[in-house]
Amino acid sequence: MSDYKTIVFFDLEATGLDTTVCDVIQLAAICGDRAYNVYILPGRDLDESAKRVTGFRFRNNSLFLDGIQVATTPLQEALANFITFLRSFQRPVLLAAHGARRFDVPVLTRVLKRCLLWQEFQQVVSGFLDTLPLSKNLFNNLNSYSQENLVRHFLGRTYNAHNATEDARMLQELFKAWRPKNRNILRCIITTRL
DNA sequence: TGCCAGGCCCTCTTTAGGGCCTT
Repeated sequence: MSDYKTIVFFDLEATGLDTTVCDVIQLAAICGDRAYNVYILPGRDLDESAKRVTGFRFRNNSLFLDGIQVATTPLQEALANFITFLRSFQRPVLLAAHGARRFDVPVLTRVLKRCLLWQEFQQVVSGFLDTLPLSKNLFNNLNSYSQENLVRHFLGRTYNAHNATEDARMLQELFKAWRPKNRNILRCIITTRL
């Protein structure tokens, strides 16, 4: 089992795939039994593909998930609370997400800087871990490295993919099952000194 | 349904193209 310090698994749902313009609509994280989850009102409508994949809808200035309205938190407050959650681990944590380099890191970095919270965030996060290249480094013979397929392959189950809470929880389960060594983890870390 | 973006990786490559992966 990895003895890497504290790893918090997280996931974002957003209005689309363009990391330069999309808005975050859900931010979830988990470390052991401690979890964080928040819904955020977007400033733009979701792309059709994002609607189909996530089940979120933006109507009448409200956010709905699978047809049910969810309570939202202003972005600034959601991010500040996320930092407070991360700070509660007492030491800088490693933030892990699947495909972090391509999607989660650029989006999270952009909104944190826009809210003038990037420096505060850097004090509680030592770096990001991208579990996509980690999975490819650990297992070189799989047909697909999507998180949904990895969960099916290693955990033998299907789940509610593209809900940030479930994605973060399943990523933590995958990591436990993989038991990666520190040298494997270190190869897939992204610095926060951006 | 697929496109939408784009970095990464692979190969029938490198004077390039296509698929994966994230929402």
